[in-house]
Amino acid sequence: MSPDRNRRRIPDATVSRLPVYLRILGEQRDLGVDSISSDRLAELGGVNAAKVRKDLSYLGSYGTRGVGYEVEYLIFQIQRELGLTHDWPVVIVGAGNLGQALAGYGGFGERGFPVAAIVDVDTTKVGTVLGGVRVRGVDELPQIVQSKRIHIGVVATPAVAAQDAADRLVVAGVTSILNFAPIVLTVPAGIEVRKVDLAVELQILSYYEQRRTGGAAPAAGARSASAV
Amino acid sequence: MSPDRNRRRIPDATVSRLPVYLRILGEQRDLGVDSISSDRLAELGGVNAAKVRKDLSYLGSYGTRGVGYEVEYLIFQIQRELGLTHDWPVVIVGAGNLGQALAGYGGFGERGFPVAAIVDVDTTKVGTVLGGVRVRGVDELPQIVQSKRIHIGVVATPAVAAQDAADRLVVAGVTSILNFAPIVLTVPAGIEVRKVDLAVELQILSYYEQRRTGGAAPAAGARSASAV
DNA sequence: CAGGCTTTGTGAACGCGTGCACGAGTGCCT
DNA sequence: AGGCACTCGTGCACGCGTTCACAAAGCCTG
Repeated sequence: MSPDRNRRRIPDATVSRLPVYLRILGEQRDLGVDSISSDRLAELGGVNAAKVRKDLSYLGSYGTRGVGYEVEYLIFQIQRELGLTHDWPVVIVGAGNLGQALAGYGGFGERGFPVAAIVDVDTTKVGTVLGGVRVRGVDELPQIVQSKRIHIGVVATPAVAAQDAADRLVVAGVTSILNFAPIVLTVPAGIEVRKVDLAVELQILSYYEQRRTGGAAPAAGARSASAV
Repeated sequence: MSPDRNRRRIPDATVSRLPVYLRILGEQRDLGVDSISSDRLAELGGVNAAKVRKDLSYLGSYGTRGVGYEVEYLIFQIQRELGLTHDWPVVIVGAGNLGQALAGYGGFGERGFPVAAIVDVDTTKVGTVLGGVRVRGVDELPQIVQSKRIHIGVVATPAVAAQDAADRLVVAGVTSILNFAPIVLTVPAGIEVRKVDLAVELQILSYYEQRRTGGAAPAAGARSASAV
């Protein structure tokens, strides 16, 4: 199923950093900066300068030796590579707490991912308006996806409903899914899934925290010395 | 003093998978399963069986050859390793859209991370109640963190306020931060930070989506064919 | 216009994580 | 009791990503 990797393949690790560079570049542009070095970009992005240069080199040689990178031009190149030269409307499945927050969160639209629709199985929620978008029934999903040419779906349902939501998205024609439900989704080959699990992040922090304190309970007291 | 509480160091990649195993094991226990093989666990977790065994081997030899792992016991061991044998109360900074959703999202408390408090700089929000927790002023942060022995803070503010929020958390005594704001936080050494950037996840999906379709626009028109 | 300064782009070494393959231990069945 | 089927634990090789180090390339100054 892997037709020859189109043109230059960009390593996954790099792909996940490009959005970070992009944001920083946008901020710098807004501050009036029109040229930036890999050193500075690395500093702002919290990474290594060599990594920045290598990452950017996958896009092509867009820097100028002795000077740095032209901010405006680099922004364009990263956007082009990430496919952000146009908007990607998304559909959110699940109008619960999280779905509402995502719909109301302006960050999506600002960054090129306008919330084109929200659907929910709960008919009592249908018709209500969240973040300027009316909630529609889950049955309308295929029609919504088709008519608005949506490629990306967001699963914001409870865990038990997530697989069903994903199945419906796939059937409707969505090919990329961002999953907030704490389960592993099963999807056909060719469908890209990314997962954001809030509790997992906290559990990872817990591990390092627990390691630091030697496993003593925080609330239960019993910590001997100072916490630092 | 034993600052070097090192014992076995567990690779970061493994640490980030342990919560996934933990969740699956919990589900299986609830289904009445009391023994599970690495193969089955791998299948449910969407990973390789060898990886499961290697991951679990960092905790110790808790499996039984020819049989598998005892679910209940393994749950206990993972919880112990992750420091989940007790609750970790968290404080959320920012009572905006995202902060509200996080407070209302039951998943935190269920998984051992009860929202002990929410604070906001906006005094008009102080006093309102979100998810059963009253919003308090950001000035009260040090007192809240101390009295409730909070180690973990969640930054759910807009980007411009995030660094300030993080600074306040650190001053108040928090040592781990989960950051939802789309910026790179600068914190003193020894403070653990994890970042969740929703837009970045979508941008990564955009990349793979764009590659798949060859860069064709979904809603808007066609791009010029001059790639490279 | 030459020489020095700066910064990119990249070859190469290194380290970590992954996946294979297999020995070792365990339980079951005959 | 002995053999067989099963599954864990892990040594090892491989590949990807990170980092270093330096040559190439552009700018600036005198």
